[in-house]
Amino acid sequence: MKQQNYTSSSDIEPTKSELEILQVLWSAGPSTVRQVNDQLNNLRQVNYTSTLKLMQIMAEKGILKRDESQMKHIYHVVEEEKKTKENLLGKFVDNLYDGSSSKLVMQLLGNQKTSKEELQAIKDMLNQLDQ
Amino acid sequence: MKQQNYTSSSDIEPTKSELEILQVLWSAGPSTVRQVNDQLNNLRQVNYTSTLKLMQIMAEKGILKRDESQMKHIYHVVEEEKKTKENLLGKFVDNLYDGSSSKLVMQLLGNQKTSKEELQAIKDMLNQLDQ
DNA sequence: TGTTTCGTACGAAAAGTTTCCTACCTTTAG
DNA sequence: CTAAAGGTAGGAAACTTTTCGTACGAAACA
Repeated sequence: MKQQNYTSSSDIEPTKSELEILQVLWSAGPSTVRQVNDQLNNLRQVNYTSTLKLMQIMAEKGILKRDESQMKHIYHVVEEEKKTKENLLGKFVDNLYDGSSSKLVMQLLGNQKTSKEELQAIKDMLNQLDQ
Repeated sequence: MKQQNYTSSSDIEPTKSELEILQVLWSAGPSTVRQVNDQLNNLRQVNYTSTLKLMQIMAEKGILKRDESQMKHIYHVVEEEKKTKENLLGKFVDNLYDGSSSKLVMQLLGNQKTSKEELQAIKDMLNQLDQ
């Protein structure tokens, strides 16, 4: 088995399914397997025990922790959302854009999918930073 | 087998190893398996036939095409680099930032890893867009 | 109380990805 | 001409990830 027992969040590379679960937990907060599974089933059909297994594995890896004091265990994410996303974003930039944020932003902006509102929001942010 | 035969590049989700190969080909242009494998071996040890197999699979999937007129087949990437990266970036934004580019940029800028030079480059870009 | 429902645990099957062994053909060097 | 080097093809092994069947205990309820 892998059993990484991550010491640093920067080592965490959630798989696709793990990311799905993280997203549910980020949005809903600490939850039972049942709750997470219900959310997942809004998107696609997943068997309860599949979700259970995954969450157990994630707990083993140290991505999640759980409160076992009740029969219905409550799982929560160990690293904060921001930090994990920063790590993922960092890797993404390193991987695809040679570590250059501006290259990434350039592509983002050159993309018609970025709306005027998004653009304005970004400009406002930059002005904020100037002060 | 999967054998997806992607009709649209937006369906392409290269695996980690596949992405490595794409990156070599993007940077070096059309290449033989030997050339790609040599590049990969600058980073990590990979057996020649492993690279061959992967590139064959990628050709089957339609990610690569190859010129078989010579004994040493020449492989090239079907979709252009920009398009593929746009797709990957788009999915990344959708996935992690709820489709909001500005959320992503905010995180990028709030990150100490983004240098002054990067920031300036981004500002220049935005000014460009205004004109 | 008995039975149905809901929970966890565990292991194995299934699916996806990566690696490499083996076979065999072509080209190159001696 | 022969041997060595280098190429492709294909399949199986190894590994990772995902899914689910089964067992079994606790809680809810009729």
